[in-house]
Amino acid sequence: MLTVSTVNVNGLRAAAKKGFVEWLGETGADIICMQETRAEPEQLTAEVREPEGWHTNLAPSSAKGRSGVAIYSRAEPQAVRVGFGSSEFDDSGRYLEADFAGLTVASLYLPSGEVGTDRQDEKERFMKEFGEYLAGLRERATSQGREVLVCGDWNIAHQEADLKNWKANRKNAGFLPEERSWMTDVLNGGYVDVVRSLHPEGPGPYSWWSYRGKAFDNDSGWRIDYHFATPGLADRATSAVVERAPTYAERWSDHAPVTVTYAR
Amino acid sequence: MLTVSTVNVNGLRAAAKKGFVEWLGETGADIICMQETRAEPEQLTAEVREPEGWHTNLAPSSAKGRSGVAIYSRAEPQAVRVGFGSSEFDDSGRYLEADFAGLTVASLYLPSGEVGTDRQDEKERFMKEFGEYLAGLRERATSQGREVLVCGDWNIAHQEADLKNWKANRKNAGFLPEERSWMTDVLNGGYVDVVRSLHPEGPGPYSWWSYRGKAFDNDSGWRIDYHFATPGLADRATSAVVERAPTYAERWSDHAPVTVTYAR
DNA sequence: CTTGGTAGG
DNA sequence: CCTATCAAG
Repeated sequence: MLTVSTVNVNGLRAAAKKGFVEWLGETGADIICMQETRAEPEQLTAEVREPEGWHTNLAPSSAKGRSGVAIYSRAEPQAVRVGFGSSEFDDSGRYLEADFAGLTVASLYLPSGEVGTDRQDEKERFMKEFGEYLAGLRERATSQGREVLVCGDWNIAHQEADLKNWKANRKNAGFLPEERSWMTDVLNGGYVDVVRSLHPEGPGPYSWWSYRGKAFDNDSGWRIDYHFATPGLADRATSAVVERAPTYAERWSDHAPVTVTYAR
Repeated sequence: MLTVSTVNVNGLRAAAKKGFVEWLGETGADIICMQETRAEPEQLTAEVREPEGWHTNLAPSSAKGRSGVAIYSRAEPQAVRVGFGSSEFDDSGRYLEADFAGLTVASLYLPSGEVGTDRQDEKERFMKEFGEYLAGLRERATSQGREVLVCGDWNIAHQEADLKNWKANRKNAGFLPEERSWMTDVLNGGYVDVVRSLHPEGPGPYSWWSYRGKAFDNDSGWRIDYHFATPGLADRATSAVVERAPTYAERWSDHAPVTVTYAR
């Protein structure tokens, strides 16, 4: 059994003060993919930087306080790689890969974008480049008998069931037709949306609720945090849960951990 | 009887959330001079912007979130003037005057400075220009049978008794020889340091304690908030108190109100 | 250590 | 609404 969690922590330092440390102590996960750590390793306290029983690998952004991904694992990875071979994005704290026995796990933080801004252009450039990388990654892995699991915050809701208010969001970044069809292409290229595969019925489960307004209390969420796995691994998924906090006050991020257990 | 308080609120919005509103409701002051309001009037809630029973006059800085002075009074001022005729400083939220019957009250926020920086040069320019203004103000007022009271954060400790650790601060902004002698010149020009006059024995009473370290708990403070009054008014001062909060947690600013009662 | 602005989400 | 950086104090 292998349990993998992915969670956008929205600032690891802030999360640590609000309950992340307790969650880390109690989780049954073997591997945790984090996004938006928003910190240099040196800025973290020891209990977050080097928690007992964990191997930690962090890929901060070259822009201080922005983005940043990490992979924490109980077993030591055989290898770790930062970035996906992109001159534009490799130092932006958006992609980190770790190899374990027969399995490559990645932590992804796809740019969030906003229609009509430079950041949407950036998101599109990332999607194009990263989509090509994903295809190659799957091919190499498959030919080596290795499975691939790309976890993270993709900042795209794929289908209507993946966000509470899809009609109002058809022209908003995160649910644009071109973003959705890009994600369809990724899936058609040999990846499985593990949570949706185990829970074919929507709506949800959502993994992100805006801090604005009453989004959390109204469960006005989006499912933008995914496990995308090669089919051999996806077939071994036995359970998937979104660890939504019971109350607003108990949250330590605007995202909830998405946790999947895979049979060995 | 006329009671006048002066207090650097260190952000009126922050202070309002921490106890300023309660203090305003309980104070016996007739006039309050404030410094570092750090807000546009429109950014304030109604209970702070227009508290019942008060006439409020604010002089924000043209630089958002910086400086800003105000005068709140139970009686409506006969006239209010922003600035002291300085092209450099009049829109910087550092000086506001209000006329009452036979009395001009001013709220001053003198630049704070730091040795070896541009901001110390700015402080020195302000001191020079403002010192000349003060002399003229006193002359005009006296010739009209009017008293003057300049309250505020002068960002200078005058004498050794005016700060806890004067020896260590002889080369620091706020206790430099040139700043101290400038203040002596102001006093020799016809103003009285009212609190020191009522409390000739130091050390203290301090009116500011840094948020850094344990300054408040150790009473490692500075007396930099003053009532400078023309002699006729200073002679009528009957009591002076610094309203130091009982505990760190009860503070709503790093400064405490300096409150003086004047006989009629 | 604290405030408020600002960028980013 | 929340997390950061930054300038200022």
